[in-house]
Amino acid sequence: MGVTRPVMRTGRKFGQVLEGARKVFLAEGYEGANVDDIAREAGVSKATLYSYFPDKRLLFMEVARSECRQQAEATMKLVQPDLPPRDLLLAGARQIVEFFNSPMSLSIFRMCVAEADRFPELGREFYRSGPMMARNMLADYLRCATGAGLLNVDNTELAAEQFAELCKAGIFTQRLFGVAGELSQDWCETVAQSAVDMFLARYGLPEAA
Amino acid sequence: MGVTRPVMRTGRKFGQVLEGARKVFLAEGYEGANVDDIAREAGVSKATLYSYFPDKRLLFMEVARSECRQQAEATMKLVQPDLPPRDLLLAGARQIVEFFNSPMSLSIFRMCVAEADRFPELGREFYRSGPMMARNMLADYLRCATGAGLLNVDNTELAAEQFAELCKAGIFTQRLFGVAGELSQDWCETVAQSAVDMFLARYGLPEAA
DNA sequence: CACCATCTGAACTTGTGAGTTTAGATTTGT
DNA sequence: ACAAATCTAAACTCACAAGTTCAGATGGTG
Repeated sequence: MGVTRPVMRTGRKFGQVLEGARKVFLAEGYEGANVDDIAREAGVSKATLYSYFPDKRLLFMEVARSECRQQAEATMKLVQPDLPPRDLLLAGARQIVEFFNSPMSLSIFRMCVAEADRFPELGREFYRSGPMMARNMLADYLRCATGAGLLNVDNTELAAEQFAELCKAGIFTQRLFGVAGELSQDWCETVAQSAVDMFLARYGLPEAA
Repeated sequence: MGVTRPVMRTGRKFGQVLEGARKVFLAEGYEGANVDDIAREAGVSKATLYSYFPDKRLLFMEVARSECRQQAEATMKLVQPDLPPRDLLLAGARQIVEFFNSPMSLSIFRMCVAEADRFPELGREFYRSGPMMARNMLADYLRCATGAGLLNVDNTELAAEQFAELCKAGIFTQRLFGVAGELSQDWCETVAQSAVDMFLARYGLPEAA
């Protein structure tokens, strides 16, 4: 019972396999990636690859997982909880904007969407360790800031989601459908700034008072 | 020159094929759908199917196209340009929210994302006839309303995107990753209302004046 | 009725890619 | 140096799905 992770072997070439898989998956997508290519890219025999990961799906999930962990850790460092709300929100906005502008992040995102149908666990896990974690962190902050009289947010969960969505304006959809390549730093800054402006117009305190 | 659509045959069973394809694609995704299943579902022989559509990809694109057209037409009817901004925006918000809550719309959306990598034309076409068209309609309205002194929007394109994104808060991501099933009417209404509230807090006129 | 296009069904080709196997090479710990 | 664990290379199986082919059925039209 509770064999959540059946004791993953951890021989010498484990890292190589994961790294090769990351590259190929990111370049080709899940269906598009082929296992022979991954093995070649990893500089490893197919047999070795399969000795670590019983199948392609689990290999992919491990890649997604590790990518999420990395992203989450990077975000943690950006938090300076004693900044004034406007500055803190702006830092958060920049982080989110950058995420959806980065080809690699976007690629992972796309794949998880694509495979969420057939591998529900994948969808759930990605959501939990990605968007949901970010939302919770933000919602926590909003609650504190409201308690401290710095903001005026009633429904913190919803507000957190609204903020995250605002940061996608003019970026996310275009990137997702491959209509736009990577966007200029200027544009990203505009989007982040506008998101904060709108958010504070609604949930900020009347500054004139 | 300009053979944009190479004279698609239009025999008796054309509609059946399209309808069968729609069902199977929506249920199984692009890669997951198999052509034999589509033919069976359509009540048509494979040979007939291939006499209409030279390959699976084009068949899928036709399905996506027709689905977009339908959605666009439905939206047109919702527009009552002489309503006060708050009411008009609310109607728009409800439409958008409903879109991302509907399993079928979402499924098409997901597939276009998934295949945008390998079939760039598909991504572009979906974007243009879906999100972009909606954004342009909204941006046009915002420009008019600002001109008429009803709103105060500087960058209408960006504002339109922001509005659309706001309508996804608490819905889109959860649905996309299959974390939530169809959401309650109450919740949808809350989201739509909050989107309008925030949008007007930023771009509305000071109502107290 | 006879002609035409359209449709059928089922077998067929062809390509691809996941996962397995095996005999032997290489590495690591002792 | 010896043994156990790990890795390799390449060939192989197997399943599945896209697209083709063709002899014959069907059905509307003048």
